[in-house]
Amino acid sequence: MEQKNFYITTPIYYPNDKLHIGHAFSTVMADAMTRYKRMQGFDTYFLTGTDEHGQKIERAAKAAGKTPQQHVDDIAVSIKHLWQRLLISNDDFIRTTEERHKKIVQHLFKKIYDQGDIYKSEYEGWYCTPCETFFTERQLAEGQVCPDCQRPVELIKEESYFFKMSRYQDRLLKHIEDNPDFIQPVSRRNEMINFIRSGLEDLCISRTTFNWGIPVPINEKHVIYVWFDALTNYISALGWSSAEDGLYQKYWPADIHLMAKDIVRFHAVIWPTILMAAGLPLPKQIFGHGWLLLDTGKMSKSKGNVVDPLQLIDKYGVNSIRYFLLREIPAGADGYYSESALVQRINTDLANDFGNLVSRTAAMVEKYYEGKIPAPDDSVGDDKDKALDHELKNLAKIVAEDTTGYMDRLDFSNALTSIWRLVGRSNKYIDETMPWALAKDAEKKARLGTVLYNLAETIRIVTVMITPVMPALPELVWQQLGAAPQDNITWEATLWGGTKPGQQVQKTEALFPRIEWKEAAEENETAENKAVSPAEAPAEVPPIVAEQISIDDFAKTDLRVAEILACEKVEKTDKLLKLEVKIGQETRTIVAGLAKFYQPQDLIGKKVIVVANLQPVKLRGITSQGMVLAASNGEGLEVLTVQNIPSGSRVK
RNA sequence: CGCGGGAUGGAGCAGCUGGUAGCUCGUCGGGCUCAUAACCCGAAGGUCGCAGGUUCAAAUCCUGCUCCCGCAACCA
Repeated sequence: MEQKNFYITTPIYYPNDKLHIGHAFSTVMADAMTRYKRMQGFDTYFLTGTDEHGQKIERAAKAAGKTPQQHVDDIAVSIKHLWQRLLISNDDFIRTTEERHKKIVQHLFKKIYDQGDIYKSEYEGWYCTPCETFFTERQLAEGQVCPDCQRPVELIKEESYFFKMSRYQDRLLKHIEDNPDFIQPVSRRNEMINFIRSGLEDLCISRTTFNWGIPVPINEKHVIYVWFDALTNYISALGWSSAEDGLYQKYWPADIHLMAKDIVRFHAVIWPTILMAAGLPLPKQIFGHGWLLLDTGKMSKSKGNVVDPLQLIDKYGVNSIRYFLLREIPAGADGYYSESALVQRINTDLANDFGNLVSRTAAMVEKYYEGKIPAPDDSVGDDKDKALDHELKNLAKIVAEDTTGYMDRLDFSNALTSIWRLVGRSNKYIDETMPWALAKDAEKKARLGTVLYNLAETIRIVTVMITPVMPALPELVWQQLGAAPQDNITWEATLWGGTKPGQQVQKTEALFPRIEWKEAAEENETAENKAVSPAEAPAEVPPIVAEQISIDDFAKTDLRVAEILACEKVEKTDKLLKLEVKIGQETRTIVAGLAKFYQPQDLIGKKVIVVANLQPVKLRGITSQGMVLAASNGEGLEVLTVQNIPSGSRVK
């Protein structure tokens, strides 16, 4: 039989911030999928890694007093460690600072350049001089300032290389339309079609303002910028275009690029067009899963609500964490994390339903059969007994089929729900057959044996099916059931009849002990969250820029007190307010992004500080002649005001 | 009128090719004793966002409205 291959990837993670449970989710999902495919006999290849270039890394390293390479080396170690703790079975871990990757990125660049899809032009962007960084308009922080250092930015031009992405717009659209499974789930697919229809622009793929990147092969002044570098990992790890391209030949195109929904766009637009330009086959599927949201909102460092996966593993165990992640997040949608939800899941599903099922079954085998699993005898028992047995076996079969279907679609949540139908049925089966009653009647001994065998067998099947999700579980269950440890459990083992009579059962401690967790603990948790609330989280305050400026530099900024005469919302925008302000005798119009924080009437009559000599800019067709100063921390925003000083006064 | 998704018992969700509203958790009552105060059974609890319309019949189709959430736009 022909060997079937399966290649799956996670995004490569940016090692600037600590990874949180959201990243863990992506990786665990890919791991479970890989393990499942492996059990089905696929020859699998599972890739993850880190994206280690860029300005932020360069700067973070500097702040830590290390070279960028030392910095990313250290972080890569910690990420690999996290994946080990999560039992991630990746085949390779690609780092974009590795020589093997750099060479291939350069080769790809050159290839596309030679072929005419890369050209040199000028990139226009917002530049923060102290940070030496370009930003797109969208990246800027509230109030037109640098998102990193909160200083004003200026619009300048830089020489850059561009990739002719626009040229592939129609081809890409056609590919997406012809291949319904290319982008999954459908909601993401529709979003992408929509986005592409609105028109693709060429993509800026080089920078001259920093050095921590892969040099452009034809121009050493430039380094290759973000996505072109990062996305290439999916083929560089396979050795594409190198002397050793065996993996590439075998596994490309990838079966699934798995990622969270926020970066689907880059994978569904940039990556395929790059591949088209290079004349390479496109991946078979881009799958954008939902986010793991916190009760308090989206996970973010500035909210101080990031959940550390390592702590959770220490506290609850890796099996439980993996189970929770894959059970709680529905197929395409977002899921919610809270410690109480986690504990509830562990207690009800794992401890009460499954753990307890194993426990009570093992106890009965020990008690009634000296620990040896009895041989079944289906000829014994009345019609009712036979109907019960048939229902149980039949459900085991149906559940295995359903589960297979769900797993194939990466729908772990429904796969696990389906498996738990069998767990539930088994618990009910015990009540219906009442083994303890059978045990009191010597004539019913054979029937008792059949019942216990059936229970051991459903436990075995359930265990096989949850192996991809909880890889460390089988060992523990086999130990209790007295089955020999197995390295290579196959999916075929979900068929009825694998348990061997005579196996020596050993009831040990509970597989999943119940966790005591009271409401009081919940209060503690919130208190803990409060302890790292934004105001007090020192890590969140951007570093003060080292470069000093002279008093003359500062004097260039003409800050004035301005009285707000009128204020209204700019239509069809979420954030813009149009202000009429009086600076001394002069009246001006200023457009400010304050609508999320202030109602128009709240501002009228206030005296605020404005930058009076800023170049005017058109926003939504309205010319804005200045900028209102405001303090913000990513969470809230407050406009600076004065009480008694008249409008027009200078501020310095 | 930028595009799309959603609004269903206390919570989270399914149902949406129209025909007595279902699942998980929680609550209450009962059963059982093999088991991790676990398991099994039963009950309470919903005018299916609002208003119209089509139909013998609408959570399910159509129209309008309100409110949420993504994407896009916007942030001087």
